[in-house]
Amino acid sequence: MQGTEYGDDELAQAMRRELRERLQEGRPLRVYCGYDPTSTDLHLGHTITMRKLRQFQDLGHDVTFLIGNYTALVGDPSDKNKARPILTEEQVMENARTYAEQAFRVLDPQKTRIRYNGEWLSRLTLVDLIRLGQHFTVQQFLARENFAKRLERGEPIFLHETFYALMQGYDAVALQADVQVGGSDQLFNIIVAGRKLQEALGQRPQIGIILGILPGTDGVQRMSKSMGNVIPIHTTAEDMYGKLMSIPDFAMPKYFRLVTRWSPRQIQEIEEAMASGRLHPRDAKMKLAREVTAIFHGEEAAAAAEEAFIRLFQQREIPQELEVFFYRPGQTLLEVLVAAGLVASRSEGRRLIDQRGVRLDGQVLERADLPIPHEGVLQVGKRKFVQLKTSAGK
RNA sequence: GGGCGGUUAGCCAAGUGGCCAAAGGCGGCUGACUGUAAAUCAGCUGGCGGAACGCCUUCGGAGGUUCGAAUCCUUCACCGCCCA
Repeated sequence: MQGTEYGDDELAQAMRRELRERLQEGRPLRVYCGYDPTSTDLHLGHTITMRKLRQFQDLGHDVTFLIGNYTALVGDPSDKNKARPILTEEQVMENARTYAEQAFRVLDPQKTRIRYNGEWLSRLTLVDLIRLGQHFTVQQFLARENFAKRLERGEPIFLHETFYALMQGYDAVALQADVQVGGSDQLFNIIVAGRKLQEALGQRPQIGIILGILPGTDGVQRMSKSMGNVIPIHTTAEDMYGKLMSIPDFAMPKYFRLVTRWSPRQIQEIEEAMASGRLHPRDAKMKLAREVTAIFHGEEAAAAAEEAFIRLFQQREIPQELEVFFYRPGQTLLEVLVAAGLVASRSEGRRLIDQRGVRLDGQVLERADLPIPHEGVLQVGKRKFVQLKTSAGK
């Protein structure tokens, strides 16, 4: 149960007890977690629940990766204090396409069922929806923190947002779930909506496995694309390693628990070593970055990413492999910056040059309007490098 | 349905006829410092022109008044509050 977060002990104990009881039945449990395809890329935050599913899978349980193509149409109000923009069905399906593929970096493809909740949600009639709604009061919704806050601030709460919990609850019914895995923002949807509906419809209520929320690269806000603080799964080993190294030190404990394969004991050792000064926080973070990168790219690529990182940031050297950009002799610095995609606009390029952020072979270039003096390595800011070659000899 | 208030740059938010490309904050970027960060300090943060400076586009949409509009008027759209 590492990384779980129930917010109140009694619930945690009740869930633990129920899970134990059900495991004693000796059959594979039906376990699922839903993912709303609201964007195209999965990130590390998504993988927390996936790894939990994987554990169930490895223990022989029956795991369903549920793609919330219908719930995505509504948008989960849980993780927002704002209403979500409504996606079209086309957008949703487009996003869904890449989800499963990315998920299989964590899950065992052989043992995973993939379902779409549109399979059953699209068949509900208005009458069905009314009956589902009869099990809940408006007060229950208004008591939720995120709605309560919006109410207080005078921000809109749209009626359809309340459907979300009903829809997700009905997923549990449709799947006859024994266990649902989710982040702590899903507490209401899983424990209140899901269990209540299952009981109302004659099923045994599911057990909720509620996991902690991973902060993004800023260390504070939950990782989400709209916050711009994500570490995507679908990226290079170097990028992943670098992004992991950029998290603030104080966020490390959460990362240890939520996204590594380490045991509680290993984590404890690392934290004690850090606290006593035997382990430098930087080195702890490097272990973390290496571990997480290895999960997605393998040990070898992770080691290479680490080397590249050391070269680039600790020794301030240029990376070994560079993209090559061919320039015409006489092309000005500014033109090359724009053409090579190193800056978004000419104005931005000028600013960077004025701020002494552009170097050629380590020499600061101060004039935007002069031609590139010679071939070499062009560095823009701290991280962007391009090998410049003249196209004359090409 | 009625009354009132609102819609400003990536986000929040000031601005109620010219000094507004638009205060301030957040975020982002650059530099310094470092342990990759974080924190701190300095600068930058619509676009285009070599540049002090100039030009072009922007303040929900459209139209109008005015020498001049984010600011005034008309209208449309959307949101909130109160009343029904």
